[in-house]
Amino acid sequence: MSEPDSQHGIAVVLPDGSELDVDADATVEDCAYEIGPGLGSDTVAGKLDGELVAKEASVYDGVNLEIVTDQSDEYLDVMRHSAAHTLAQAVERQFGDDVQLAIGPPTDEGFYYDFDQLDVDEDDLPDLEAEMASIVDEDLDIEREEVSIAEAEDRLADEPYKLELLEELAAEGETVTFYSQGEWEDLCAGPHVDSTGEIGAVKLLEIAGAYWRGDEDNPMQTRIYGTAFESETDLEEFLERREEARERDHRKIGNEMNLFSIQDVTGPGLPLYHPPGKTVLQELSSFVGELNRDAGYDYVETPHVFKTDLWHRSGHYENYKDDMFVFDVGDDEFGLKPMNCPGHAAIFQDQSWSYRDLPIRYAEDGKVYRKEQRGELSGLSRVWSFTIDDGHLFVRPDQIEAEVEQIIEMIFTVLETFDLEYEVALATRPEKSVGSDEIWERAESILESVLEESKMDYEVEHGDGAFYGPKIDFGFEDAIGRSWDGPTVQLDFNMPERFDLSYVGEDNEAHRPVMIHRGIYGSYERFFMVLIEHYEGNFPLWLAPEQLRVLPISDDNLAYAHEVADEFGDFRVEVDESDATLGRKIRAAHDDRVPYQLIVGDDEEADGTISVRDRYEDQREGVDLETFHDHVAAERAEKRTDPDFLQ
RNA sequence: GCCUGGGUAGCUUAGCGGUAAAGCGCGUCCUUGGUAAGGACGAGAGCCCGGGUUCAAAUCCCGGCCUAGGCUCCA
Repeated sequence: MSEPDSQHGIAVVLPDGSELDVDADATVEDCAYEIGPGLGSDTVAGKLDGELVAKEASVYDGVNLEIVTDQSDEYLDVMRHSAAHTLAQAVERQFGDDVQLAIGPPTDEGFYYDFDQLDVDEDDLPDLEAEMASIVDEDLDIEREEVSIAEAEDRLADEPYKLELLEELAAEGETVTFYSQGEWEDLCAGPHVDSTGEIGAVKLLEIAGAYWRGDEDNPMQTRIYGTAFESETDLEEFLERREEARERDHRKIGNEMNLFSIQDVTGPGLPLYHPPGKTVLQELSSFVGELNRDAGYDYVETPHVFKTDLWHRSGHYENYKDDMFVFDVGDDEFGLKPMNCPGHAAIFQDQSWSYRDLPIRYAEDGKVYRKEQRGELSGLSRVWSFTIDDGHLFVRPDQIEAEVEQIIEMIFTVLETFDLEYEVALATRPEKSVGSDEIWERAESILESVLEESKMDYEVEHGDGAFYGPKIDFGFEDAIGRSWDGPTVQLDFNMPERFDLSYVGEDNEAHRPVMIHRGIYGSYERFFMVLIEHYEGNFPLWLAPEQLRVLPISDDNLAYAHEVADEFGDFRVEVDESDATLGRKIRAAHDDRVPYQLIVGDDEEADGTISVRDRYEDQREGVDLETFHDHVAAERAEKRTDPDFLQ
C-alpha cells in the first residue's frame, strides 16, 4: 500500500486497481461520492474485500472497495434482503407481534424468513403477498441505526432468537445495527435498499419447516420462501424457467418413458426398473465395464447380506448402524450391505500378496442399502437401495499417485462422453481421523497435485474429508438446482488396519496397503437421474431404449417394414403396427423420444429405400439401407450425443 | 424424523357434503391414410388405508401410509 496523501487519510483500492485517498472516517458512500456525484447518489451498498456491507459502513486503509449500485449483480441480493424484511413486516401486521423472528437472508433464487409461533399455510400466501405489495406502495424509508448492545437487548426483549444472535454479536463489537421501515424494525447487518418502494416484483413460493440454525435438536420454525425481481417481466421469466425445469424432472420423464417406478407396495426408496430403464442401465454398465477392463480391474461379486461380524470388523456397525438394515436369522445377526468395501477387503484378505502383485483393483456393480430418513427420499436421487459402480484398489503407498491419476482420467472420459457440467471439491482431513500426520499430508498433496495437473477448477473443503482419508468429489446439479455427489475418489487408511491387510515387501516384511475407493458414476441411480434430466429423456442413440422405429405408411407396407427392421436387427428397433395415420405414428415416435424414425411407403418399397426422420423433424427420402446402417453403427460406437445423420 | 402442500381411471387433472367427470392412453369397428393428434363406439375408479361426524362423505374431523418441497446427513 502506498502512503496516503493526508496525514489523517487512508487509501482504498478500487476494482480497476487504482487507489482512492479518503478521510479516515469515510464510509462506502463517501468514497462513491469522491469518485463522482452520480455514483454517490446511486450507491446502494458496498463490498469490502468481497464482503457485502451497508453503504454507511466505514472503509479502512488498503481495503478493496467495490461500489454496489442498482446496476450491480449484488443489487438483487440487497433488494431481496429488503423483501425478506417486508415479508416479516407483513407477517407481523397480519399475525400480530407474538410471532417470533429468526433470520431472513437472501438466497441464490430469492429469500426466506424463518418464524416461530406462526401458524400459517399456503392459503395465507396471497394475503401476505398483498400486504407486502401495500408495504411496497407505502414506499417506507428504510433506515439504518447503530445501537448499543444494551439498548438492543431492550428492544429485542420479546424476540428470543434475536437475543441469542445478539449474544454472539456482543462478543464481536460494542454496537449492532437495526434496520427499520415504518412501524417495523429488525436486528440486521444489512445492507438494504433505501425504501420499500424500491422492491420490485415479489412472489411467495413455499412454506417449509426449518430447524433453528439447521440443528435437529433445535425447535422447528416456519420458513416462508419467496423471490423478488426488479420487474414483473423478470419474475415471470423466473417462474417460467422454474416450470420448464419441472418438465425436465427425471421422475416425470421416467414415468413418461416407462424407465422406472417406485411403488407403494414395494416400499419407499426402492425403485423398480422397467425394461426401457434397465436397457439404459445396462449400456451404462457395459461402458464403465470397458473402462474398467482397460484399466486393469478385475470384477468380483459379493452378496447383499453379511453377518454383522463383518460390519463390526469394518467399523460400520459402530459408526453406521442407524443407517443399516439389520435383522436376526436364528442366533445370528445379519445386515444388508451399506457399502461394498468390507466385502472387497475380505476378498483381498483371503490370500497373501507380494508387493509385485499390487495394485489389486476390484470392481463390482454392487447394490447397497442405506436406511435414509424417509423425508429425504426423492425419485432416484435419494433411495434406500442403489447400485454403485464400485471399485476398490489395494495399492502400495508409492502407487497412490498413478492410480488416482488413472481414476481421474476415467472420470473425465465419462464426463466428456456425456458432456456433463460438474463441480469438483477436494475434502481434507477432519478433526476426528485415523492415520498418521505424514500419510495424511502425503495423501492430500497427491490429490491436490493431480487436481492441479488436470487444470480443472476445484474447491478445497477443509475438514470435510472422511475420517479414514481425504477425497475428491464430483458434484452434479439436478433440474431444480439441487446438487448431488457423483463420481468420487477416496483414500482409506482405516480399512486396511481394521482388516489387517498386508503385502510382503521387497524387504520380506509385511506392509500395510492403502485402499482407494472410487466410483466413476457414483451410483447408477443418481447418474441415471442426472442423465435423464441432462438429455430431457432424449438419450444419445447408444443409450436410447428404442433406437429406431419403422413407420409403415399403410398396412400394405407392413411386410417391407419388417424387412427393414430385420436389416437393423443389431439395433433396438420396433415396427409401428398400429392402425394409425402417418402423422399419428410420427407424433407417437416423437413422444417416445425415439432418435430415428424410418418411414416406409410404396415409394420406398419400390426402390428398396427408407425415409429417415430424426427427433429434430429433419428428413431425407430415398436413403439406402446400407448407408444408414453404416451411419448409425458409427454413431452408436462413438457414443455421439445427438442423432446426426441429417445434421 | 420434523414442517407445509398433495393422493380421484394406466397417465394428467377437474369435482370439495346430495347418482363419480374430462383429455390422453387402451379395446373394437370404419378408414389404407405421405410427415407432430382421421372418425365412431366401448371398456376402465374399494375417489390411498382405518376410524369418526352426518339422513347422506371423494368432499368435513382424527390417525396411519405414500408422495412433493424444505431442515440435518449422505452416492
